[in-house]
Amino acid sequence: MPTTQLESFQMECANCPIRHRAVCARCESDELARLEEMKFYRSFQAGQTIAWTGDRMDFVASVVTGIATLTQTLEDGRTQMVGLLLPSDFMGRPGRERAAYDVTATTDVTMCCFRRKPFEEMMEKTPHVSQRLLEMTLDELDAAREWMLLLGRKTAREKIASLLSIIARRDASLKLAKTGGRLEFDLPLTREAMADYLGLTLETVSRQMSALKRDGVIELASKRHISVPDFDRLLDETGDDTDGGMLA
Amino acid sequence: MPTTQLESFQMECANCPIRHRAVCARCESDELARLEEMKFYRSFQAGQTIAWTGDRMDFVASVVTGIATLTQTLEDGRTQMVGLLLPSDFMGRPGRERAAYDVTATTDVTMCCFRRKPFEEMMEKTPHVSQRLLEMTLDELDAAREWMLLLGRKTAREKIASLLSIIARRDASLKLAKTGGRLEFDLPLTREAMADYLGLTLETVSRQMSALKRDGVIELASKRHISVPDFDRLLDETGDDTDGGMLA
DNA sequence: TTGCTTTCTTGATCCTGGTCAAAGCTGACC
DNA sequence: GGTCAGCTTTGACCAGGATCAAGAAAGCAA
Repeated sequence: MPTTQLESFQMECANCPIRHRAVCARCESDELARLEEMKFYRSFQAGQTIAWTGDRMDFVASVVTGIATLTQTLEDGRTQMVGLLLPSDFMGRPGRERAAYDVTATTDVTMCCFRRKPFEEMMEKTPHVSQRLLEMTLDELDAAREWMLLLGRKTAREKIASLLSIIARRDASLKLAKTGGRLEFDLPLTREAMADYLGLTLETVSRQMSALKRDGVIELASKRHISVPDFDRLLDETGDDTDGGMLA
Repeated sequence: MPTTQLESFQMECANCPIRHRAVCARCESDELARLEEMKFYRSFQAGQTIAWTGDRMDFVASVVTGIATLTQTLEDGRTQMVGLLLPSDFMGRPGRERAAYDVTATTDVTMCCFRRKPFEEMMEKTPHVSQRLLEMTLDELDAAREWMLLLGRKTAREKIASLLSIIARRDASLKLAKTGGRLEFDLPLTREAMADYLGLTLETVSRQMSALKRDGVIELASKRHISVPDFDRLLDETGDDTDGGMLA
């Protein structure tokens, strides 16, 4: 009964992109069943390392709940975050045996996993999965390139504003679509993690957060709860082209 | 006659990844023939803009000769290079109508092009092409993330050393595989383009080039011709983990 | 040759963000 | 309650790279 499978799949793994973006819409139900059999869940606690650079990776996965980060490290220990995995994001690389980055859970994380080998075999047989993964990877590449612009050319204040607007947008995309108007959300990152993401020190992050608060761009109910009185005002601080919506 | 087609294809488009990495090895010859019919060439002069952000893109392409760059721009004109297209690199995004970046030829460039729509249709039918594109995109994503580490955490001197070693490696990969020993190559970028890539100003690039020369890490026959007496010495200056070769 | 343009180098000065240091908060555990 | 650890803020000072400004070098046309 494909219907039953679909329902349980949806319930258990509502955010899994493999389900709703790659499989259900376009593939036949026996492929869905195959995926369903392969799937298993893993949980990680906040702070726990999911994989170290160079570790053998026997599975690919998609984040169901929680937030994980990808980081790279220089010889002397300087670190740079290179990716943020939010619910529905995909992790792992078909065709690659070892992790290319350190993967760390910054909150408690649940992932929907598939063993790599059978997943790769399934990709061979069901072209829509690799087409969907291509789309997702291209999106990630775009995001990485936008981040390069941020790292290379933005000021500390612009970097903070950009990060806040990105988190706000992703966090609130379900709650309200409109820009403008008040917006509230929790910061899922420590000041240090923000610094690693932005290529700054945690002191600079803290100072710029205080500055944005002093200037009335944001309000801080607690250290991790942000309230944005005017979202457009925040966007003005990012340095981005504001009329860039037409590029899509 | 598939053989004849293959030969002409190789001759005219030796560096095209669509040919030797995605098609020939795994697909049937009628698909090769279909690709062959679709293909056409375009040339651009040094300095010419291939596409502006937001332009309609009716083709995808792969670089045959020359070098092109992808750049992004902030509201006030600050620019950051986000990609370097060398021979065999792929340009364009199946499924996307408009360019996401400014694409500029920095030297004279020849590209092997395919009209987007038929190319997309072919992707639907020949899964190996999208699988190969997925692999290539994942490689690009890795490169972008390595670049994020550079932009976020490296010093000016380390950035220059990294760029030189990357260009040297790609340029010389055919000539000599070994590290260590003397290495010569031409810089295909102006100081300004280097600065845009590294998130620096051109003055800083110039100063650091002079410093590396003064310290004997590189020699400058002319402003664009680099000679590296000891490649390992240059690698030491990049700040990267030197024993990172096992990650594959 | 001369003049003109583009690219590159070098110097002087400034300022953003890093570094070092101290102290304030907050929550957990006893 | 007290204590401790982790996270955050703030201050003082410093330095790496940006900015502003001249000029040098190289390429090119007349």
